[in-house]
Amino acid sequence: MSAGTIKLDSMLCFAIYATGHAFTRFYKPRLDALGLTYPQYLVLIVLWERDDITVNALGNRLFLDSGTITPLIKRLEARGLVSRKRDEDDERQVRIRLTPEGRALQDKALAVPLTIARGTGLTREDVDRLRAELLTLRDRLDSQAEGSKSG
Amino acid sequence: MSAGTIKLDSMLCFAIYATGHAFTRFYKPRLDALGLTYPQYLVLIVLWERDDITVNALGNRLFLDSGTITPLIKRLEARGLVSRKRDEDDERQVRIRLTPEGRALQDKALAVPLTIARGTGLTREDVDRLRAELLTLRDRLDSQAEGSKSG
DNA sequence: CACAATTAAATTGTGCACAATTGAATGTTG
DNA sequence: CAACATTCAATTGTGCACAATTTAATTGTG
Repeated sequence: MSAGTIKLDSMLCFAIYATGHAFTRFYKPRLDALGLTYPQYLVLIVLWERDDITVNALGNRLFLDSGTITPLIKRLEARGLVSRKRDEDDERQVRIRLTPEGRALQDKALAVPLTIARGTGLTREDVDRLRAELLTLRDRLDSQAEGSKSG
Repeated sequence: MSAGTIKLDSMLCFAIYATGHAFTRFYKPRLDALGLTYPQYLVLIVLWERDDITVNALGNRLFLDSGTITPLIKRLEARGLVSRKRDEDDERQVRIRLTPEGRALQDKALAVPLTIARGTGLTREDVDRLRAELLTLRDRLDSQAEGSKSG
């Protein structure tokens, strides 16, 4: 096994790391056409599913913190795709809402997942199985990371 | 299927993206003990496998370009783990070599993959199968990205 | 050999990603 | 209700990741 050396080619984490980058590169020309980065695209998908949510809710859905979300949202705001407003009942929170332009962009985005799905060369079943395995792994890693902050 | 809306929970790319981040977070306390980031750890693994290689060779192995590799290597150099030297036969190339300190760090790093493997909760067989599927996917995405630069 | 094309690394600029801190608003407890 | 604790978003600082450009060295061609 890994007695003596650490082998890059046997590491699952590197396969995930490299495939993630390959996905981002594959998305790039499609998202460039919408003027979006991949993380910006993810944020809009969340808002298309449920509009008017807080920075925190957005972060929980995407596993990102305010240090990542806040500047990203400001860029989407500068593009006129979303608006930010303090919650009137709890002024610590900032609610993010789609503008008409942000909502309209959904139509142009609908073609993207079809292109991506074709690009993977996988069947719907393979995608679903692979995705389920990865999410199980993600949850297991995250739950253990919580517990061993000082280990 | 995805007629009407794009569903985050059905997206394979997001599962990969989020699992990659979970992996990085899970690695963090282990790599902090070695004073390394995850990409720095990957670079050292490549050098432990084969010392004295060019920036280009390192980038090809890790699917990264000089814009990422160069500053990363300079940080490893500042820590005294690697050295950089122009190739005498081809002065365009820079060869990266481990210092004795860089080589010595391998011993301390050997425990890391064991901890990670345990953390995934997967069998060796599951890891191998999952890894193989992801690498196939990565290659398919990368080969198509090449061909559709202008599409 | 001169000169255009190519290659390699470094540089510049933008955008994540996250730890740590800050500051304001809200909750909690005595 | 006053002091303390918690929560939320924003900010600061470091380190990738990559497109585009720059600089220098090498290769290819006439």
